[in-house]
Amino acid sequence: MSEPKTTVRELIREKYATLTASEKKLANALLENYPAAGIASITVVAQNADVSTPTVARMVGKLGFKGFPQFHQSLLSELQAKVQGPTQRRANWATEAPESHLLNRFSQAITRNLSQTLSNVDHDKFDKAAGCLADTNGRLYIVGGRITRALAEYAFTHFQAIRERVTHMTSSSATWPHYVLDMVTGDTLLMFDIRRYETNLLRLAELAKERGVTVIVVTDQWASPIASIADYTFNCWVEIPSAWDSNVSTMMLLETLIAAVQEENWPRAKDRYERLDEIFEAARLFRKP
Amino acid sequence: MSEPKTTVRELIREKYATLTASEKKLANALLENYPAAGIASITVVAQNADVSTPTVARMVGKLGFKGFPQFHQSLLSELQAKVQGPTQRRANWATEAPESHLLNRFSQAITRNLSQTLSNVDHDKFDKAAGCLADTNGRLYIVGGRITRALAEYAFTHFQAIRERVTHMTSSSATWPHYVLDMVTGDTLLMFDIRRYETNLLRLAELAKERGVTVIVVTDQWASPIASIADYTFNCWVEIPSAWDSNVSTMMLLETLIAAVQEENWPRAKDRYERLDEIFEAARLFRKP
DNA sequence: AAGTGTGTGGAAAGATTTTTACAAACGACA
DNA sequence: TGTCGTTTGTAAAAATCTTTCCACACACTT
Repeated sequence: MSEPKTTVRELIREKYATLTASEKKLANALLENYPAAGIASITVVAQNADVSTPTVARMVGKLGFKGFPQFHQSLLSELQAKVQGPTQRRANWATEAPESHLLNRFSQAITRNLSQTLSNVDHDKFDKAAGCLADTNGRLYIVGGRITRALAEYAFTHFQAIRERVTHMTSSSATWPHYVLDMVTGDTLLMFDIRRYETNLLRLAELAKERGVTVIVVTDQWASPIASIADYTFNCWVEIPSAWDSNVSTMMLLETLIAAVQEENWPRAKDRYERLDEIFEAARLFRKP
Repeated sequence: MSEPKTTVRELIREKYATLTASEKKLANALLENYPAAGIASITVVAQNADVSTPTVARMVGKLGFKGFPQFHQSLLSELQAKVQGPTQRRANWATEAPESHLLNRFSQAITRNLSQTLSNVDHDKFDKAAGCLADTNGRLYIVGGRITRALAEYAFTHFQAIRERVTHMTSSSATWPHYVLDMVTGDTLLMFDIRRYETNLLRLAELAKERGVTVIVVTDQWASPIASIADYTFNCWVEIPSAWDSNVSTMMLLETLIAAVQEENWPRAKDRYERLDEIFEAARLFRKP
């Protein structure tokens, strides 16, 4: 161990695997609201986590404490140390790692990116774009670039779960003409294009536009050339202290779009989800030895 | 809260004049080491101030508390409030959209997830895991589940750009045995397993472990069963107001891991990046009209 | 389908903390 | 110097919190 004194949090994480079901429930409640959830009497702690008093006592024992009071005391001194030490800064946000640790540098950059991205989303356009993505009268085509292919795939997996008529255009541009051939007015094309922008994608957007397809592009803060011809553009802040770009904010925007679409036609989406689950379940049982 | 705003400290100052001699002694001891001196059982507090227990009880009563426990509680909440002070700084985060708009509900949930995830990363384990991922003496295998396949792919794309000997195990488990066959001690297996956990992945982890492979698993806050046999586990908070789980925090953790690996062997990674760029550039020119 | 083992919570026993009761100590004033 | 009011601490009672014990429930095995 690098540090002589481990925090209760670390202790919980360390022993987490050895905990039983309701002990895990308690552990989660504790971590979720740390350390507040732990600094009360054992009865209250138990009640808040919705487990029994003995469960708390047992887990505390497993964690290596002599009894609940000792655990309680430990939590208290942690809390106090936090207040007194200069560690007060961002204690809750960041890890206990040193300020200069990569984790902290990253969390800072990513917070910034998310914040910038969010405050640059026009919620009116967002709603309209979600409407297009939800419209099953037309087909929904999804495509990404070299790096963003993973995002496109993620989008495809989810959209496929909540609506019909979704197509993932593989990143091999050789196959694109086949898809373009069938595009008609009323269809929607969701594109991901982060720098370095790909010429292929621009061509594809042009072709789609010629056929009356609604083009939605998710790009970075500098905007892909596609933005100038797209119907809806979303800019995501992607800079991080690294040689490449972050896609956390892109992911967030994508997930929010998916959620919006899901909400738009809920009963249908729900029905699909349930049937999908059934099928997966069936496949699983099928395989069981 | 019966005491709406005032801190215990202010309360003591306010009533100081009305206190008796030994009560003043206690008050001084309290202020001298605030709030630590107050956060203990009444007996301990009394001993530290060198007064009797009833004196403490009486003073606490004069201060307006119903009993010592209430006083105790009050000090505790003060302490806690101090620790989680700057958590409310989400104000400048959201868009101008109405509070109830999906965008805001989402940004809230995601902030929470990121914060929880970060504060639960053990930076020591993080560094060690990054070390394994960077070690090119062994092969690096990457695999994901149904939903997390996209993340695995994203990981693959990036790791491939910064180091040699990376394999993406396709999500079709039929092909896995071929990969397992070649696994040896010193190899690393990076797995993504978010609920619903997949039995296949657990089996794969077991097989890999038997062959001495280091297993790193990125899972959710409830921990995949793989966590109990994995060498390194990272928990990502994934709950959002939706029928499915968010992978924004997972993405963040992944990107941070990638960055750590990149930093670990920079000159080599840089070289690979440059050569990769050259090749992509060449391919682009090739196609240019 | 019965048996074994583990996990869980109810409730009583045990320990600790808090409150109360009371008497000794101190100082003020006649 | 004696009496009174106030303050203070000791010790017992009361309240509360913690631990232990045990029976039940559930899962997994034979």
